[in-house]
Amino acid sequence: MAPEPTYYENVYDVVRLIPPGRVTNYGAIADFLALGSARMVGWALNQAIHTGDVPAHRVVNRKGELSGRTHFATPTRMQELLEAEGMVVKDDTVVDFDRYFWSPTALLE
DNA sequence: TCACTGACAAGGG
DNA sequence: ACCCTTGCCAGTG
Repeated sequence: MAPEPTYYENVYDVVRLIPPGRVTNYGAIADFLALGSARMVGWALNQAIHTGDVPAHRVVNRKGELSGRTHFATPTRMQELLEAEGMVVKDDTVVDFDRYFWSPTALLE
């Protein structure tokens, strides 16, 4: 493994801090890291699945849609994981996303 | 080294 | 309110 932490390892660290039953979006993580952009986060999470040690299902896009579900083992896996944490997913979108939204900036408070 | 890609976000029409 | 365009920047080939 590379001794030097890469950009996406920082993303992993933030994603692991997302409380169960909560979700966040790509922009919030990018803004918290103040590095790269929302696209980098999504791309980093794609690698995170490969490690299998990051709750990537708690990260959705700004619309609350499960945009990354196709990258999971099965397209429905992401929805199942979110529902298992008490959230409701309708039409590949988190219902009341606004209510379940959590921002990493909360760590600063 | 250059060009293209990508689990997005925000603004404008 | 919806659709399209632009900006974003690390990685990979």
